[in-house]
This record gives sequence, structure tokens and C-alpha cells, in this order.
Amino acid sequence: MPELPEVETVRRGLLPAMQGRRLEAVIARRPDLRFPLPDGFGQRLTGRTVTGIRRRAKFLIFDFDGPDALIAHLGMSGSFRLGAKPFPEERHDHVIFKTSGGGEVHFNDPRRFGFMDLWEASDLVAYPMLARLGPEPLDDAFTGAVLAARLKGRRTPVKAALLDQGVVAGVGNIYASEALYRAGISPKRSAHTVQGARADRLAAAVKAVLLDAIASGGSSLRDHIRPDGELGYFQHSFDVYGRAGEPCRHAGCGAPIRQFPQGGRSTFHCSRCQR
DNA sequence: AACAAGACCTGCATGC
DNA sequence: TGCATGCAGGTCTTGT
Repeated sequence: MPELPEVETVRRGLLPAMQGRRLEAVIARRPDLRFPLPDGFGQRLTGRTVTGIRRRAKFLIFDFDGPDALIAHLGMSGSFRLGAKPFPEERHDHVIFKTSGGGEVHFNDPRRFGFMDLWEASDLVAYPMLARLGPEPLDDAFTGAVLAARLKGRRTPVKAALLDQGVVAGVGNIYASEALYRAGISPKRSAHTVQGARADRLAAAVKAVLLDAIASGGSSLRDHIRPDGELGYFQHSFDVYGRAGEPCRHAGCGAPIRQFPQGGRSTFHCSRCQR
């Protein structure tokens, strides 16, 4: 899926099309995504005006002039597309939002690992999937010391720990590999050994790679497209992800990037530059 | 509590 | 051409 930078890109793309607009209709074309949609999903949103769209980790939170917030997750293959009526429905367009002013927003998700839910806006901290999340990596409060404390006592490889949303929220499979490369840390290193200066480097690398990716509109591999239909282009800036066999970009290295499975996911790294 | 593996889905590239 | 296999930006549940 979209990781944090892609979700942030989606948020920014949706904002101008939805904020301040009234939802004239919300149509669920099937009763479930990953989970069943909540009872009265369409009715509870219809007639509400979107007051804002927030992001927490990889979750989007839509606020309205009413008690419910809409929590949305893109899973692996979810995307939003904007259009003006008539806006043809495509295969896997599961939820359609019709907004005041004649616009439409379609949520498309072939694999249906994404979901939408409604929750009392004033009590979002109690929403289970949000309650479990660790620190937001782009917050100033996310420092090397905070990361080190969260990795303490963990015997799992640091790559796996970065994917744990309770350690740091929003990093996924691509940016975990990219951040470890930038920090010069082996993905195989036991998480609890990432302390002190190493943790400082990793926290800084996580922030930097996420910010660089956001600045590029995220990465478009298979499924991520921005709401306006444009593609992100950070995939052209990957140092390791998807570059198995290609040379390490570090001046004077040039060793082939290696790929190997970790916890069922592909990890990419330079075994010479990352220790 | 931490960790590994399995589960949920569809689409696409690959190889026979 | 058809079919089987493996893989894909995620996260929950289960079992050790």
C-alpha cells in the first residue's frame, strides 16, 4: 500500500476537492471492504459538510459538521480518484462520494485490504487501530532517544521492528529499507542494538526519506495514484528498493544491492554499507 | 510481552 | 493458448 508519504499525498489531493463541500450522496457499491461497512454508512455521511481531512500514520480521518469521523485506510491497493459528473465508475470503485459543486470522489480498491469506518470524532483515541500506534515519525517528538527506547528489549531484526506500527507509525516495506540504507544500518541487526548514535541516525533517516518522498508526491509502483490522476515519482529516487543486483549508489562502493525475504516481505540493502 | 506464521483479496508477470 | 506459481506500499488474528 501506500505508506505514510503516499497517504499524505492522497490527503493533500483530496483536501481541495472535499473540504467545505457537502456530501450530496455517499454510495457503497458493496457492503464490505476488508471489514463490513458500519450500519447506515451512507446515510450517516450524506448531508454532512467536510470540515477537514487529517492523517495519522497510514490512516485518513475525515472530519464533518457532525459527530462522526470517517476513518479510512488504503490497504495495499486502495486509491481515491477525483472527477466531475459524469464520472464513469470503474471496476473496484467500491465507495462513491458525490459532493456539492458537482464533483465526485471514487474509492477504488482491487484487493480490498482497505477499509472505512465511522467513529465518534471526539473519541478517536479510543479507536482500536489508532490506539495501538506508536509515535508519528514526522513529529518533533520523534527523536533518536524515543526510537531507541521503543527498540529496547526487542530481539527481532530492526527492519521488522520498523514495520511494527507500534514502534513508529507510518513506515512500510519500501521506506523501512530506504531508511536503513540511509542510516547505514543492516536490516538484519537486532533491534535492541540500535541505540545512541545509531538510533539518532535511524530516526533522522526515517524523517528524511519520508519528507523527500512526500515532496515527490509519493511513490507510484503498481497501485498508488494521486487523487488527481497524476503519479508520484519518488520511485525514481529509491536507493535500494527494487534495485536488486544494481550497484550501490554510494561513491566508491558499487556493490550489488541484495534482496532477501524477512518476515515474508522483501528487504533490500547494501551488505557493504550497512552494518 | 514479543515474535512468527497464517489469513484476508485481486491482478500481473513468469514459466512450463 | 492455458494453467500454476509467486509476488505485490498492510495489518489483524492465532499460536507458540
